[in-house]
Amino acid sequence: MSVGDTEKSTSDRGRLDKRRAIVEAALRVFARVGYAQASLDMIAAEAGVAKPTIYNHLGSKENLFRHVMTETAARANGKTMEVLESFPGEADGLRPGLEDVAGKLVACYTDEQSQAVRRLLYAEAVRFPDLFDQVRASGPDQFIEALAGRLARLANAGHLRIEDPVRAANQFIALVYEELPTLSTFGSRPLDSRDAEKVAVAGVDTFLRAFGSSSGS
Amino acid sequence: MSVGDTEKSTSDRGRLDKRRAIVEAALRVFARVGYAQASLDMIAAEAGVAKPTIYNHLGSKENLFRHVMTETAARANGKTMEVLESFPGEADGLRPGLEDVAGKLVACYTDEQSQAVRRLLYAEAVRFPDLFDQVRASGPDQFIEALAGRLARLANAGHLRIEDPVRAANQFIALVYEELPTLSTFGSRPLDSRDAEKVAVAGVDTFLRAFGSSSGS
DNA sequence: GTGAAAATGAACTGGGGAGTTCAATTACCT
DNA sequence: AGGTAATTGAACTCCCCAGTTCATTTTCAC
Repeated sequence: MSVGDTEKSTSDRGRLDKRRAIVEAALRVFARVGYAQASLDMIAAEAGVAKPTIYNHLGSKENLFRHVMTETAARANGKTMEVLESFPGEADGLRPGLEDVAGKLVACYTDEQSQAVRRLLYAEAVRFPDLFDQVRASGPDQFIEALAGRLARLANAGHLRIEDPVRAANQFIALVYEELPTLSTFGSRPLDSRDAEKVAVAGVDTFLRAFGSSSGS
Repeated sequence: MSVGDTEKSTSDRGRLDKRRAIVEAALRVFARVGYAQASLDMIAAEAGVAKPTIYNHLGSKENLFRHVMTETAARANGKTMEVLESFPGEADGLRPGLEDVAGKLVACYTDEQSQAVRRLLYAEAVRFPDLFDQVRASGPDQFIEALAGRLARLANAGHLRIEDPVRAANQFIALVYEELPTLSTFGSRPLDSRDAEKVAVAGVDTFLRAFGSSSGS
């Protein structure tokens, strides 16, 4: 009725990309309060959208959650895979190359949206076990395979001493991520980026102590 | 009214250890369906107890959850700390000693109750951040310190080459647990114990490749 | 046995959220 | 400008659950 009451009363009505706004807002709300505590009214308010619009676009709360998780995970996974393009292929600058990759991987891992998705997936693994599997198969599993391939290439060229590339890949990420989850209370607490960097460098150091040939140290 | 209707209608009424039954049942129910989905009626039924009895003993759902988490975590943590008593102190049999410890740690980590608590803590880290901190401070943090002490002793005696014992301890458990969380879908799926054993042995192998002195390999 | 303490079940309250409906409004297309 | 489809807000229904109450029954101590 009145003029200056609300901030967006009669402005952005049309269809536009309400859908994207809904999905983004839903991720923020889910990340903030969790799946069960999130109400569709919250999400609607956060998206600047009416509640029925959500149902028009995405049907149900469960469906909305699935869309949010798979979409965001796919985006985060794409960024992680891109990191491998700068993976060192030669012994020349192997250590700094690995440190660079490790740093970028930590950055991907600690990305706000990435952490939010991971935390939500773990939190709701009981309610949505299939979703957990789906995201992992299209994300981490593929990434480990790709990383194992890169490591195997280095090993074949004599720059690393590796028998089982998949295991080495798993150990690489285990060392690089190390205690990141606990450091950040599993993503619910901000993380000092310098701490993360130190952890990554130390992880690469240990990895090279274990798998490096003479030229790499 | 009738005689054979229910199975425990007029049997175990007295006080006994209803409280323990409640806590144990609550852990099972929470682990099965999560905090939000768990209703006090479910827990009461699982414990073979009336709903008001739960309130008599533990007050509220939140309070019950906190008790269940801290008690179970303390028990699991105690078992984990016990493992360190068999930690090798001499270079003699260092590798098998570490493999033994690693195997026992994996067993503790993959213990059903331990996994359930961890999963619930992660899942509810948003709702109960203080609980997360409390359990971690009284558990993993202490354990890492103790493990670092053991490693430092071995390093001092010249059996390992370690500069930063706390970091080495973190990396040891990172290597030993490796991808256990994802292997078991974060505890919501049973885990093949032979797989776990292989991961532990491989972790020790990599650890010794990185930190072992000549005598230990 | 007897009486106090604890447990029971069943019913009730209050709150909150998912999902739906609908008439009125608004934006986009031609 | 006119028509169609999407959006909106608000109210509404239905269901579930936390927490409480109370009269009744059971257990244990003495």
